[in-house]
Amino acid sequence: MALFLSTYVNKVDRKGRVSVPAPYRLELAGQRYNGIIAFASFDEDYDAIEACGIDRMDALSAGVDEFNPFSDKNRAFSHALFGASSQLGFDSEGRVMLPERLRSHAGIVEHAAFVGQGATFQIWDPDALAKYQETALRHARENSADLRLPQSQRKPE
Amino acid sequence: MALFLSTYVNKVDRKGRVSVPAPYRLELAGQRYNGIIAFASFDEDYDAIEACGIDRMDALSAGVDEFNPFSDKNRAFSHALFGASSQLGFDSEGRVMLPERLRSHAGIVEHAAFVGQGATFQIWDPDALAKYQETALRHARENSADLRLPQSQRKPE
DNA sequence: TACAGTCCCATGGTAAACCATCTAATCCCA
DNA sequence: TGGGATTAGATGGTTTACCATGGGACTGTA
Repeated sequence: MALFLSTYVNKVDRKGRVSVPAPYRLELAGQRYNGIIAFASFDEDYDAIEACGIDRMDALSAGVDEFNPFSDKNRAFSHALFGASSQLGFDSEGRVMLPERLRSHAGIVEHAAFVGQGATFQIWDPDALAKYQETALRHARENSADLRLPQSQRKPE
Repeated sequence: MALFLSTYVNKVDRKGRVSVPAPYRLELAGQRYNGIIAFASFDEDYDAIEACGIDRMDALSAGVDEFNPFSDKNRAFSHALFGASSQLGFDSEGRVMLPERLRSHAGIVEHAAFVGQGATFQIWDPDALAKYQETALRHARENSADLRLPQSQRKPE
């Protein structure tokens, strides 16, 4: 299982392309689909893009299917997860093209921040990320039982 | 097993033909039947078309049989599933012809939305889909905690 | 012969492949 | 230890191939 760490900020070009950080690409190497899966975050506290490799989606699919395949219990979830996701393939330089829908959801214009989340990663507008990290830190200080440190920032922009 | 992701809206032409999205065709490539299996959704909350590759029908058939092959319950189920399904073959461009019966069931006229559901996908009238999606996201947020990766795939903690 | 289904070919838009810099980190040797 | 050489990664632009779509021709059937 891949492990995504650290934060990287890359440029989004006129066509909506961004380089996926090389360390992430390395983690994804060898999976059956050469690219990433992206979808709008479910979290109501912020608007970011969630992303992972296809191996994780395979695992999630198996998790849903493990129940009776005709139970409608997971229908809504399948719609929100599988139906709303996008397959973004790497070009030969390791870039993906972020669909307009996802970019506007996350408020991404010129730069995209890739934030490691362990088994997955997120893609943020750098400004929105900075703002969120402030509140996350404050929240962590107020409630240490629910501690959640911000990821280390190798390349603050 | 194939994995169907994302949503694609394609046009239905005068003859009732629709292109199956290329990524879906890729997932289906190599199965013993070159096309898809489609049937009206069982779900009472909406009218959509359910679809998958023949591999999945094979697996379901095996699953039904493994149970009690002569139970009334399975007989009814088999009728509803296998009897009511249609095999839709690809033409040389990767299109299928949606039977009138299924189109009218789903209210499909000009456009058809292909919605990935993991191991299967659905075909919707885009307007009906948009309406359903409003509630789907809310339900997904409420229930996302219920979803678990299968035991074998879970990240060691 | 009328109609529906299938096959085949043409087309235009778009996304993927390709190539050409540019930048920054690393290495090597003085 | 410093500076040029080297290299990997990021970025920009052009070309190409794919894919959705439309329509005509062919075929079997009622």
